[in-house]
Amino acid sequence: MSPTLKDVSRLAGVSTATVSRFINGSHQLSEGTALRVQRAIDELGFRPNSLGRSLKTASSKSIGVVIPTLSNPVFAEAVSGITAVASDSDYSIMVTATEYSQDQELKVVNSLLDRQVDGLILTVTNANNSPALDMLEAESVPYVLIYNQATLNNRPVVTIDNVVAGREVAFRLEELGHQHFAMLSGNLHSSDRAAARYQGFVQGLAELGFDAPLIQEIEFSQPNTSAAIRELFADPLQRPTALFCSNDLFAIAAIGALRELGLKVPEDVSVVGFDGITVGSLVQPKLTTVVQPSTEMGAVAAKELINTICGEAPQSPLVLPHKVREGESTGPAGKHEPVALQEPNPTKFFPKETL
Amino acid sequence: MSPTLKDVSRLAGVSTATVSRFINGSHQLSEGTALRVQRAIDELGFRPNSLGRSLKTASSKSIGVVIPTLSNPVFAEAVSGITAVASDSDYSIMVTATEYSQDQELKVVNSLLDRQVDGLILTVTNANNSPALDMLEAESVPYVLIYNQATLNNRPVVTIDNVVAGREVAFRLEELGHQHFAMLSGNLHSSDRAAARYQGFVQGLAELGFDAPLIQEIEFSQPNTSAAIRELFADPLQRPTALFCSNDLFAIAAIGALRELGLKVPEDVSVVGFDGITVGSLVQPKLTTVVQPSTEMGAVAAKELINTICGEAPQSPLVLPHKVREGESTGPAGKHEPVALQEPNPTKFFPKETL
DNA sequence: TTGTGTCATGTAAACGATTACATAGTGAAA
DNA sequence: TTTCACTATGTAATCGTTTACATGACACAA
Repeated sequence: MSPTLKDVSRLAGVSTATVSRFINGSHQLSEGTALRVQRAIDELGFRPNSLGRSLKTASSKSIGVVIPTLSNPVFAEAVSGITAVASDSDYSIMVTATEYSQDQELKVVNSLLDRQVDGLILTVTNANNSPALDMLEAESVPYVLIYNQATLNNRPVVTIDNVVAGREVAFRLEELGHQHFAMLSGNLHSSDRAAARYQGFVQGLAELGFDAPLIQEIEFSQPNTSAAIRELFADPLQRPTALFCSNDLFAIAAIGALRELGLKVPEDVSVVGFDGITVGSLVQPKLTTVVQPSTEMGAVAAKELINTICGEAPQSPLVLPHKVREGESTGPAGKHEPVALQEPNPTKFFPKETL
Repeated sequence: MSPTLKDVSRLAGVSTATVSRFINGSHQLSEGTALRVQRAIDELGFRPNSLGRSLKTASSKSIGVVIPTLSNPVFAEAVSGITAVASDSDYSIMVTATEYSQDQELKVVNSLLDRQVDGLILTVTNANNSPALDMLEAESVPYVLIYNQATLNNRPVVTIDNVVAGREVAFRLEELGHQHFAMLSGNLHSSDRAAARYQGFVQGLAELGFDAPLIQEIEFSQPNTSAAIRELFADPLQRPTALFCSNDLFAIAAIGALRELGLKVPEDVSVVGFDGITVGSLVQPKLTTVVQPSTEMGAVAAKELINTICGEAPQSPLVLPHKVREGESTGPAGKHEPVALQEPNPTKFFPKETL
């Protein structure tokens, strides 16, 4: 067994209280005692048991993180931001992924509460209707949402404005001369973000005088991107020239699927992603996308949460700025002449450099 | 304050022992008592405090995970595998990233031990020389390595054979007719995996009668891929036609950098990655790569660790199978006629007319 | 001298659970 | 009836800390 406070106190010839004071940096210790305690600690290799401490102080110094998945780097990035801030304040984090399932949300939140986390940072399916959040409210456990669309009921959240971003995408694509739009989105009811982005896109298009775009929803977990793309681009007379994807992973997959159909990006179809994950700017063509400040979002949320845990009033909702990063996957609308699908393209174009 | 066992026992009119027995599913309870206890629990919304339990049982039911970074999806995947197995056995995980720093390794391991994790799963810089591992051995805390190259001193590890894999890449490229090889690798002393892959590559090439390849090492955290690639492909007479990258992220970036130099993949240069991350098969061209069973690796490691925690003897080292996934980033060696490199940044060069 | 304030330290009661041991009640075997 | 085995439950110690309160020593002022 590892040595305890008691062992140390015995060896140093003092009481446990004195050792505890030493560990916690009380300056009410005589030099001699401090020295003896330090020696005893070193000799035994004593390491304070944080369970005992947490039990007594009723603070575990740990925070739970609940995200849809670690497979999407956008969430991994946020976790990095959280970790950085948390470990500065000596908090540990417990990460769990829900794979976009509401049942899982409730389960993991329960499990984290059992574990006595001091607070949670989470991205839920739908911030306006979430049993998990209701439970947190009921038990008045501090929490902060990230990524979720800022909600009506004023829940603490650090996010961007997905609706505005979606709208901007519409305007940007229209500027490039596009007139036929489509959206490839994760299940709208599995993600309030996706829904908000779609809503903004529709709204923007409406303002510009266009009908709602074609939309295909795919599963987050097992997305059948090829099928969805084939569906969207099936009708040669109504073929979109601009495709907005609800996240970068989908966008990258979509570009591949379009290529398989013999459609070139951006010559035949412009593609816009969402998130701004790192690989997006590594792939060819470089992805045009709406960049979220993921690391910052995580960091800010962690600060917010820790403040709340410490009893300060939360500042949120906090809306961070996003920006559109121009890549090579978008370009001016072509003449939109129907191209037969599946046909190999003999001529090779290089993507136009954006200025 | 949330209700405790005592509150429940009081409300149910029984002793705390009885409530505890009920919670832990002892079958020595009369039906009537069980019912009353259940009602009391429901009425109070009682949630057992796992700190108290852990303190008493000396088992926190949590495991620490230490990986270089969450930014590389390969590690995120492993974490998913770990999570799945862990939560099945009711373990929570605490994830920390070291950003490839040995100092950080020691720090986070210390912090996790303070937190009384029952064991750890980690990927360290160098499994043969790791203060963090030494500390774990010294305190005889159960742990399992993943990704790390199986070590001489027989540490518990679940991994693939990086040397063999590197060798296979050499053979595969030679089969395609390549004769000039290069390697783009993360800092060899920051990653025993990278070192092993390089070693295998060199070994394979030697067996085939080739000299050691050109190599450029880059930082994991702030990799300057473009510069490294420019360096490797600078000499028109010695220009490689085959490039092996120590991970997929580097490979994807390398393909972009090559393109900026006016070199086409796979026509001018074949590129092979390592890891088998999902995006690798989404990008264009699809990446040829050595696929590690990351999720499985995490899962197996978690099982191993939990077994060890439960007192069973570990099975490791365990070497899982890898496989080479043929993509579109490799092809037969071209005629290898020197192509003038394109200046990546056109604004730096004055047009010929002005010279 | 006595009183008072400060300082360094000790004593012991928590925190919320688990569990060895004790006990009382029951029914059946002797 | 006594005894025994069992079952259902209670009592109380314990896990490793923290911390309110108590204590004793000392210095200094009155």
